[in-house]
Amino acid sequence: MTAIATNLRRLRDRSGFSIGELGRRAAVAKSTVSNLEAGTGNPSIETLWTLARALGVTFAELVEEPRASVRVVRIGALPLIPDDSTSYGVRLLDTIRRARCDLYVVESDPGPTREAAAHTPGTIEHLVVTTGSLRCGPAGEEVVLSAGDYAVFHGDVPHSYETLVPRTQIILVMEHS
Amino acid sequence: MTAIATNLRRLRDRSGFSIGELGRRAAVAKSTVSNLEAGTGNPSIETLWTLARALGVTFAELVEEPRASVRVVRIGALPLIPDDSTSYGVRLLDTIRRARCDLYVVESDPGPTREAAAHTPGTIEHLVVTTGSLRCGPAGEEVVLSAGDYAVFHGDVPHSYETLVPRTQIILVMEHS
DNA sequence: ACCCATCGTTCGATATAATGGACGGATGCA
DNA sequence: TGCATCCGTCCATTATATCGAACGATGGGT
Repeated sequence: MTAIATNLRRLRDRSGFSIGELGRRAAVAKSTVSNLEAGTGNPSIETLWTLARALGVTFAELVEEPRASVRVVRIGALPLIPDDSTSYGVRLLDTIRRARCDLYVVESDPGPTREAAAHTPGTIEHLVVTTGSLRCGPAGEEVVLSAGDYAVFHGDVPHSYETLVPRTQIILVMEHS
Repeated sequence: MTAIATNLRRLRDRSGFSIGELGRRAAVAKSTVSNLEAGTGNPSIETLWTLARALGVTFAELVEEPRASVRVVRIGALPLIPDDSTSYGVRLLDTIRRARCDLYVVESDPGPTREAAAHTPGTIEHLVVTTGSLRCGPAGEEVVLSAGDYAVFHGDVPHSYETLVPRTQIILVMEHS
């Protein structure tokens, strides 16, 4: 709640609006805005939504805990543990216990498409192709990645990997709870 | 608002709770939960917060618009984050919010050693060298890494990076609390 | 067959968030 | 100096989100 107060104050300062002007643009009583910035109250999402629109930001930007450093996109997630098959060589680099992540480097050569069953709900896989190329993703939504590309998708639905060129290597971040 | 209804229903299904049980655990009337899932109503922040806690997810996970099942970031489309030193190019691949991780790809050429000040307490840096070689680590404990090597060290103390060969590239997982 | 527990929904009563006006203070202009 | 306008905060009133109880429906267990 204090996070919302802080965000609201910061975003309003950035926009140059006064409390009254922001309230007028958002069709919200300025007393409401005043209370919110004071940290008192328990706003409804509709109130926050209209305020976010008036400030030209997303709802998430208004309610999120401020984070250090630069930020572009975000995702929520949960985990799973992979098994190694014929043409895949998987090495566990590290387990980030606090962050609930496993860090792998995977090396593979062209071979049969590896079909992975749905894993525990909430699993998310982040992968960066460092060399080579592969097609992967949830069933019916596969994408082709080349060196440098990054993809993230849910691992709790059936998905597949198909290595397209020899000596393909990827960095895999398995996010789990 | 419909997004919240959808998320709530999906997360509750995943947890296996009934409407009544979720309401009991969150200390929220089950009629409120019922209405929320029906898309009617305008919940307060506090209500959503307690529901998110009872579901074991973050507030953002409950209110955010569901993302596409697969998302691709092409290396060529990523903005290069400006850095003081000319020989480093940093690209933010993604932010793993729940795990408090940022995922970067860093490209660099030999140049002056980059001295990094201490980051926020609790920061840990994991890095995998995909091509090239560099010397890095906390002051006085630098190590030399080659392609394929992995290192992890605390980022909340002064540390440095020194690129040893041209076109060095690393994947950087920045873990912070 | 029955009974009983639990499911999810609906509806009146109540708690409370949002409103709109009043207030004191700050600033600008004649 | 006086007047006007804006600022942000503080209440009484009103609107409404939440609560709690009752409802019919469903599925087990005896």
